Amino acid sequence: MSEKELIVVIGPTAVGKTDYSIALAKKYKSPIISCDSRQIFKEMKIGTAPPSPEQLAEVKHYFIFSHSVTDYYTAGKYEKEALTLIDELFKTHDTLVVCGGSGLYVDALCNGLDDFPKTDQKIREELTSRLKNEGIESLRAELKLVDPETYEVLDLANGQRIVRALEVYLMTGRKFSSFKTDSVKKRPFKITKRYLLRPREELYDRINRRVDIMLKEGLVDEVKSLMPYRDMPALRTVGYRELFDYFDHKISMEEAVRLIKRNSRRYAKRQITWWRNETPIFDF
RNA sequence: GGUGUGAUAGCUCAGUUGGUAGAGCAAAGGACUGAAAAUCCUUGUGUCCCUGGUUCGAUUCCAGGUCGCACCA
Repeated sequence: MSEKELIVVIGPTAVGKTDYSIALAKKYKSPIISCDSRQIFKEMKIGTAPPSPEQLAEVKHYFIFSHSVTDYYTAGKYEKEALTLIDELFKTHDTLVVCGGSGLYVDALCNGLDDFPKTDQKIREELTSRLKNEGIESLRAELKLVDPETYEVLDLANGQRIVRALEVYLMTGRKFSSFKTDSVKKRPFKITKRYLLRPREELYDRINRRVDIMLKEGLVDEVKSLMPYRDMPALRTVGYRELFDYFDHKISMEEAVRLIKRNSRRYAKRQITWWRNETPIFDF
């Protein structure tokens, strides 16, 4: 029996992962398992730069348009669902292609998350409103009291992290730190990463041009249709929030477009930081 | 051609009564365990147009040059 291999294509937004993955999938007669926290939503078809209808017809894709923005999707759910799918697909394939843009999701799939409890939306909402009303210092003090270990290592300027740590404690009565193991879960298949990268200037140019294309394809209408769901985590996304601000008359269309381009560039930069220890492939 | 005005960070500009300079925007680096396209932290990047002069010291003052802009011919 030959060893099963998962080829994980990673790289910043607009680098060209989609085209590369499709070529790879054809070569190995594999479907594509998407690992992207936003292309997963069926209501977001333009602003997330998913594969085109033609590409979707060419190669079977999983986790593209498979969930709804009305759901609270998470990295933990993805790890579980993707592993189940992969186990099933390896029964008929030796090589599978993953196309990943979300660093945390890629890590969840490849290395596994520790067994933290999944989020309780009610507790999260309470903590988030406390953060807003009482200020970060109040939550910080509480964390120091209930979980000094986490308090020592956490980024205490990051409200979202403090909320999460407290949320875990409130849900389980156990410290956030007690769930962390730093261990990597062993997967029953070989994992090979392909980190696609381009010179910064070229990448930024592709990002800027792609935003213009999205606008021509009807991004503004798409965002307008999603106004009812704007408070869902799925819609806290580059390309959508800026246009919500435009619809609120907070900024002009020109400014919204400028910010979408800038924020996409910054997103790409964060992805590059996430993968900075990977070996990049420039020639692909 | 003449007169005036400008030339400082990638861009737009401020400033230095002479002691090698700082805002905004853009950008760079980093963190990351169920919100992750999220969230958070750090950083000023410079032949102050060129060449002389004055001066202990010139990006700043003076002269000439170059380029831009405006007006007059």
